[in-house]
Amino acid sequence: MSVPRSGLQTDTITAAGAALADEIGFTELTMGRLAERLGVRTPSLYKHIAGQDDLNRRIAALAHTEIADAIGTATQGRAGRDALAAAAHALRDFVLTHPGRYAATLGLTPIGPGDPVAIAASRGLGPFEAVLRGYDISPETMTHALRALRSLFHGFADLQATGGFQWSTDVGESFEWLIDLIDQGLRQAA
Amino acid sequence: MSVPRSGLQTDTITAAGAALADEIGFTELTMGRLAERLGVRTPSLYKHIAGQDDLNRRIAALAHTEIADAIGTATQGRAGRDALAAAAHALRDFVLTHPGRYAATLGLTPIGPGDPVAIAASRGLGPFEAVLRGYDISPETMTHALRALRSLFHGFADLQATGGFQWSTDVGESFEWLIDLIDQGLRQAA
DNA sequence: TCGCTTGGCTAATGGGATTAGCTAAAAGCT
DNA sequence: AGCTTTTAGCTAATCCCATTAGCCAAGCGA
Repeated sequence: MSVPRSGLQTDTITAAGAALADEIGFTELTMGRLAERLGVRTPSLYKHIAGQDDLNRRIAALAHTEIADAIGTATQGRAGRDALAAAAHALRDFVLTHPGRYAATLGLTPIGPGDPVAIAASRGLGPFEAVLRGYDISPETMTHALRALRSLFHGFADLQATGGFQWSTDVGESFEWLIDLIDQGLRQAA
Repeated sequence: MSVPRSGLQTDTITAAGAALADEIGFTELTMGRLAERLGVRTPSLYKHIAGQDDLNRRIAALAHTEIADAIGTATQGRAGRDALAAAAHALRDFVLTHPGRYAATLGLTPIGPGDPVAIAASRGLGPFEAVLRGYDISPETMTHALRALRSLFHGFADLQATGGFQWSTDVGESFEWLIDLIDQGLRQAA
């Protein structure tokens, strides 16, 4: 029986999985559907990835890297409130454009220090640190500020993604308001 | 064949499901395991709840109500930064004590206006509004402030749950710092 | 006591993840 | 080119889970 190779690669599969998750929702992403999308039978995927959990983690790591890149690019050459706003908008745009891969980053317990997810996530803090450098944050409070930024941004992104639309007032306006709130808070902290 | 009644009720099942989710993790909560916990066969659950999604929503609604109660109680008689800190701590304690039912509240798309989840969630905003009343927030910015608070709490809960332990600096300290940040931001906004 | 409703149960279906084992396609070597 | 080895597809089979159908006793009210 002739079975032509389709040239699958781990990265190809991860990318396709991320794209599919964006289309149909992360919870709907299934090994079977992904295989179908790739024109291949389900078990074939196991030659390249260890299983569903492995796939999810790879997508999450990919998303973390992409988010870091997006924020890094957006904040280039900016400082202070400008950089803060640019970072916030970049993250929000990413969540709106790629809801599936963003969802993959939520609720994952990092396994160990070598976990690609943990590594990608910590690398993702770099751009945040760059933003904070525009405020006079003392080194010992830098960690706190980093965590605060991460918490607020992700909290709002999540709000935007899941239930934001249930209120009438424009979410974008609230977003700007939140940016100001953080900006003022950071100024005080400096 | 004799089959004694076990006296199951929708509320009993919901409560047991929430408790089990706290123990083994929300994603591990399964109809089968819940049935086993209740000493009953899986299909029997369907006489009281419509299915897994229904169960999840009931647990989420329960969690929302409990969170609102906890924050309401904690902020009784407090105002300003005091109330803010009390609310934040109450939520954090809840997330730490009941990780499973908290996870149930995440990533749920409210179905319609009559959705119990949506109702419980919006009722949950009451205590937040009470906290904000301690700051001089103008009525038109109240919505923004509410969303900001929600984002903040959400984001921090996520931080606490997922990646908190991967950094060395004490998370509790960062928590206090974050509360100060918001407090100062809200003061400025007033 | 007699029936009717109800809440257990077993059996069956369908779908998803995953593993075992087969075979042909590539790739490498002489 | 021909031979060998590795690799990447495939089919078949297993297991677990959610859900539905249909049976039957428990308990309640007349």
